[in-house]
Amino acid sequence: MATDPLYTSQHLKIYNSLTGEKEAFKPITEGNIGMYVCGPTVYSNVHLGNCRTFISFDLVFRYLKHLGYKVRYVRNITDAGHLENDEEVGEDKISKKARLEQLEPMEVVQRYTVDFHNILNKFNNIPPSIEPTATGHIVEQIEIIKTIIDNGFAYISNGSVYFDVKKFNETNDYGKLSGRNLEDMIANTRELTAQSDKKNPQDFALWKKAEPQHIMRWPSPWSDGFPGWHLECTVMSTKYLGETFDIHGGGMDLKFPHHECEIAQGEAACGKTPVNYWMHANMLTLNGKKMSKSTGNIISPAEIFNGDNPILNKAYAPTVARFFMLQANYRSILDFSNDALEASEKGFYKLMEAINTLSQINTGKTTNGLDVSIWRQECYDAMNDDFNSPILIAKLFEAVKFINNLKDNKATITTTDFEILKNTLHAFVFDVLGLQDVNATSADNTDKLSGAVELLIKLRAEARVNKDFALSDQIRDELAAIGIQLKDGREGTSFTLN
RNA sequence: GGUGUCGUGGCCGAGUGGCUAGGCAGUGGUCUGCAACACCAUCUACAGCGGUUCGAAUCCGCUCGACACCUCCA
Repeated sequence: MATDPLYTSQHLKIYNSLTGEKEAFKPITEGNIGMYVCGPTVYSNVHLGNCRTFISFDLVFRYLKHLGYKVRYVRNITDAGHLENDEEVGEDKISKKARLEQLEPMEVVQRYTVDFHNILNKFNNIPPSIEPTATGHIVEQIEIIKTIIDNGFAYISNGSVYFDVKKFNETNDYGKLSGRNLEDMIANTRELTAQSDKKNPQDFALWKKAEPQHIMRWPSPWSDGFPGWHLECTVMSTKYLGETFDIHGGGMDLKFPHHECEIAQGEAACGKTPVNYWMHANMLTLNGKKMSKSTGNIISPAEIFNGDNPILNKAYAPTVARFFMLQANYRSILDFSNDALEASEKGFYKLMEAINTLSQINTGKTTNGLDVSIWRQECYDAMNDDFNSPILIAKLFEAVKFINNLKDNKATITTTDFEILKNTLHAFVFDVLGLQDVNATSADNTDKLSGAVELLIKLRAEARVNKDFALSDQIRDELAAIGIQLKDGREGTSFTLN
């Protein structure tokens, strides 16, 4: 991707969840960016809400790369340590699924990791640079626990190791990301009914001793057991990005306690804050409520692609769903509905149609109708303002209108401006937004199909000349019935596939 | 109960003090054998009440409502 110094990073602003403000982005090492995003726990199929988060950060990844940065994007796979709850009886999500389906835990992991990759691939997400797993980093997790114990911020209790939040808060600030105050949290704690190995309910596990029936277990200095959920992200981000790195992303629902604990672990282990810019993607809702596996308020990507859900009245291409999500800011809650998706679909095809129309545009001596240089700058301004894709898309539709006017000879454009327009449009639509032209099907079949349809168009044209409208309408209607729409224009008839 | 976010036109969704967001739908028009498609033009708005200001959707206060986190979740 071409980088133009006029548009680079010096103008990029990122909303930092830690400070609550949009800040000018400055990477630790000029030209390079380390970005970590919390990935999924692979114990079931991803739902559309999960996908939104990863599409949001795919947009970030793509735009940073477009600006010319070398980005190392790390996104983990949680394949152990994520408990059903934080009580003593909590069961590992993977283990539970394995038990219920009578599978090896790693069969569960494999099945849903593959599903996760397939779905994100359909959404045209670019794979991360590194995709590490929790089980692949047990050794490193044990090492960092030792360090945290040595630094005095963790204690051993009955074979498990817990992070001492109260102790940590004496020298550091536990709650600075989520805006919480430890005293308030302690004051609001309900009386624990079950006996606990923890000193305080706010303490969280770094290492858990495995119950006898627990099948996922590793030896450690403290017990045969498994690492705490929060720890894997600290370990893997530190290992691959350093003790302090540029961007940490994840879903809004991970802000507390997960990300708060990551900060505490990082500071306790390394003595420095782990992340400069915290980014949180907001939730996708269904019927006004957060999509969530536990409540069953979900729609799956597969249902979007095949239309097999009562709330949908048809199937939608993955790229249409992606476009729908990008029409909202990543920090806003987005409510899913068939109507909203359908509206986006129409807009999406209008955008694609205009891009295809570019090949029919004639250039001239002047440009009239749109100041292309200013327009391009506005596209960058939108993305530089904390990845504001809705504004960018609004700008793209300005270009759509301009292109349609050019086609109708109501506007003019010079060759130079045309190149800028075309290149900018392609860069933002395909490289940055990651959209795909679904009508651009495989070349071979397209040729054969268009040959056949062109023949029918020719026969229909002859029928129309002979005023045999019964035949011409029959050709038109029966093609429409199988999803081929004829379009009568001034210069003849063309067709599109639906 | 604690903490936080939000409430924009028929729908989705930007926008943080004065200047057209955008998409979809609607309406009018162009095109057409009739249509469809497409294109052009265009209407409807800032939850309520009060305050600050020359001026507020935008700042402040109150009221009502919604959501999120506090317990697993992207």
